[in-house]
Amino acid sequence: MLTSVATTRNIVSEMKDRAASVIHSGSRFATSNVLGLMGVTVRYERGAEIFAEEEPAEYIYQIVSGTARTCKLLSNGRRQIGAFLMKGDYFGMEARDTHCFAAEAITDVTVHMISRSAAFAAAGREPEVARALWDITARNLDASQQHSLLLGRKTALEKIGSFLSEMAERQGCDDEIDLAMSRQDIADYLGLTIETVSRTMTQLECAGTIALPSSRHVVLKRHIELERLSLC
Amino acid sequence: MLTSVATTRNIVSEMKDRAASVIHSGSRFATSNVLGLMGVTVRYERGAEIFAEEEPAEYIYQIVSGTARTCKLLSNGRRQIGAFLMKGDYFGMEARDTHCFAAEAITDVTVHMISRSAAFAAAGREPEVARALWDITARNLDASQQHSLLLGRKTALEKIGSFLSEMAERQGCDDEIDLAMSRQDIADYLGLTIETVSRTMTQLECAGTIALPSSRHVVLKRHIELERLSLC
DNA sequence: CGGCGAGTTGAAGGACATCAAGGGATGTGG
DNA sequence: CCACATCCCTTGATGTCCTTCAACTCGCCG
Repeated sequence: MLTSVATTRNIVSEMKDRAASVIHSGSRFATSNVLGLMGVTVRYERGAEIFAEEEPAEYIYQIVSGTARTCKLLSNGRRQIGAFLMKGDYFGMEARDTHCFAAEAITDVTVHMISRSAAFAAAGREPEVARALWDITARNLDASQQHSLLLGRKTALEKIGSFLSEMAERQGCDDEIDLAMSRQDIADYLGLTIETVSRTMTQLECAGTIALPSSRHVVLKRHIELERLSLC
Repeated sequence: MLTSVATTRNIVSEMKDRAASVIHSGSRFATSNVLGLMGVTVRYERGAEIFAEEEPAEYIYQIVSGTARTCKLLSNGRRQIGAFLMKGDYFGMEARDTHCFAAEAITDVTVHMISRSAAFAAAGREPEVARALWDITARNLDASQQHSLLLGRKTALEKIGSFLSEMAERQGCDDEIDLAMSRQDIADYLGLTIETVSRTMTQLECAGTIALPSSRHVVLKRHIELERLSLC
């Protein structure tokens, strides 16, 4: 496939400027896993910027391993994290030609990069691919709207409750979760300050709803209590 | 087109339960305006529910005229409006089989209804339709993420400034806007209370940034000042 | 040990919410 | 035409949740 070769060369040359390295270059479409095997696999170090706000949107990404975040900045340093990206999550699909948020690696991250043009070309040929692209975007939209409800109308306690429930569900874990992100990341995700996040976590611990053996490790002791807080 | 006939019959029977009436039933795809002429045209009265949260998502909608809102509810009556829908806007495209928010007519509203299955079938046949579907969804995603930034990290003054700028832009109007929505709608869109919306508007009027000849009619006197408030 | 970044905790302040009352437009009936 | 009701909006007084500012703790690493 011609575009794939050219694409790979572009990525490799770009990688010099970044804390990233090409791991594997696929050359075949897999219609079963639809977008899974297109493009190349790339690794970013913890803290690295995967792409910047306003950067041309040339690729679509899927997380293979690790955790990343999408974020937007406002003047005087205010930041809003739009989503935490974990294994299997797609991101970087923009309606316009430039990214309208930045993506950064929270931990070391491995991603599949698929060139936008190749993805659209494939979508034009194979309805399944087109449907998959749409489906991914629609799911991201769902998540974003759900998040708007949290940001606009939930209290700090409900926000933390919702966040912990979400993380538990996404880690497929019954009652223990490891947080890859800092308190600042959580605060910027929930529209709170780092101090309020900390205080609210402590409050939940005192109430016996959770335990905090360490700041990044949370034990959910009363899962039902969290569900009640999440409302929805 | 078989599905169109069946679809129309379904819609007509459903309309009995609602404050809506079928106006026109299209029977041909228009690949130029892509989704524009598929499906039927329906009218909803001011205040009518176009679809409810959790209702099966059978149709995709486009506003022909009037203004609508999408909203989600939380316990104790808290409400978040996800978007105001105006001429040309598409809504109701869900990743799942049920709507994850409700849609309601703010003014009398005319919409195109396109059956989901017909839209997807068309997308399978015509890449342009698939691309248009994706594009619409991606734009909605962009808007939703932009809105998250507002909800999570802007002050009341910035929220109102952003809101007025957005409305001015969407009405394609230089310096005067008519608000179809109530203060309560604005409050639920911006994550504020009705009182704060009112006070902030007054504050902007006192500062000479806007004029309020009536509560629903706003004159933007210093457009630049609003842009400054919107930040971004 | 000492320094640093991340997280926690306390005290004080502020932005927005809540509670309460009043104004202004529109409609209805006498 | 006015009385009256209703709805939407505005304004004021008070309250509170979250932020801000500041100090301290903990774990980690040279």
